[in-house]
Amino acid sequence: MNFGCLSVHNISRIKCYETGPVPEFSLDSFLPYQLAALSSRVSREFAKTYVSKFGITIPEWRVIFHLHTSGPVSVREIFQRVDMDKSKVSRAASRLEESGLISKKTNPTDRRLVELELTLKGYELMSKITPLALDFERRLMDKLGEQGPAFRETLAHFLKEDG
Amino acid sequence: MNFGCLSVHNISRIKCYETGPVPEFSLDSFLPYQLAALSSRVSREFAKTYVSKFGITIPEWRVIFHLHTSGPVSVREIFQRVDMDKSKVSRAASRLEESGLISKKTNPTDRRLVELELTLKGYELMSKITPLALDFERRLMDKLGEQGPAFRETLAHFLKEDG
DNA sequence: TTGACCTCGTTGCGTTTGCAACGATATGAG
DNA sequence: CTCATATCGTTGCAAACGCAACGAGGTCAA
Repeated sequence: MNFGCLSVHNISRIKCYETGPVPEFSLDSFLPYQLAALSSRVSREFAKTYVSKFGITIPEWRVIFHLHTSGPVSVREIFQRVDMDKSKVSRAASRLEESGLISKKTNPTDRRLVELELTLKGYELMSKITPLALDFERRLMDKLGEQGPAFRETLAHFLKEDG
Repeated sequence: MNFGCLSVHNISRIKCYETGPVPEFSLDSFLPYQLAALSSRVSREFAKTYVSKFGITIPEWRVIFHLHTSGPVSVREIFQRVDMDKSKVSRAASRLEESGLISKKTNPTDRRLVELELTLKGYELMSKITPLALDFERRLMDKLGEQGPAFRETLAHFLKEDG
């Protein structure tokens, strides 16, 4: 189809230029690239608008969001699902505990596990942030337009498959 | 529709538990969350499988990929498109220059600009990585299934809109 | 019960990151 | 021209990060 500069056969810069500018096969069609750009943009935008004003970081937001939707869980459960390094989750949890937003206690049946749980203060914070988060998401969906639901569906399906 | 734990009306943990487990409104349906998880997973997977073995980092890969598809550009053009901090691009470029994969020269018409350009060595590296990248992407698309093209389309459209 | 082996969460450490500040260059008004 | 203002890329610095190693706890076979 469309080769141009990213063609497998492209060897030297001269050859690339000889084929002229590439109209459609640009950066924007390499999937990992697209995902990274969109994700970073969305996360940063969301953090800028809402999260910072509550004095929490992005990793901290992810942890309490997880706790809010799933109930009390272990550190492991979070970093596996969210794809954060476990030390990142651990440190975020420590900061959240210091702030009094979550509690940490050893799971009695398996004493290796640390059970994280939102405190009342944590829930109160979430009840302030949640409307903002939902509003942000809604505006994001609006931007996606009519393909939005399908897009989200594909995303969810993929994440479920991939484990 | 489906409220449960993420409901705007959710105030306390007790209330949350009273509604019971939430079957569908889980983490996996909050869009920024989904995007972050997928993007991080894809980037890391790609880096693990292919990039590391060529001795370059993810930011470096993004820079040379951009140069390969767009031709010589300034630092600014890269970090605006790819959503990396400009210092990140700057440092990646310095490392790439040290490795002899790109060249840096001052733009003569605007001496503030630094024009980055792949060297022959850089092009040779890209000609090795590109097939692997395309293969990785193809397998990713396969996983997405028949919604793949639509998904990619939505992504591209959104990125273009958002500037 | 012991010992080998596994998993969980934390921590130490070197590297990378993001932010702000900077020097150098460009632009435009007066 | 001069001065104020803006933009570009680099760099200093504190914070955050990822990785590996660790201690503590669990599992299971011998």
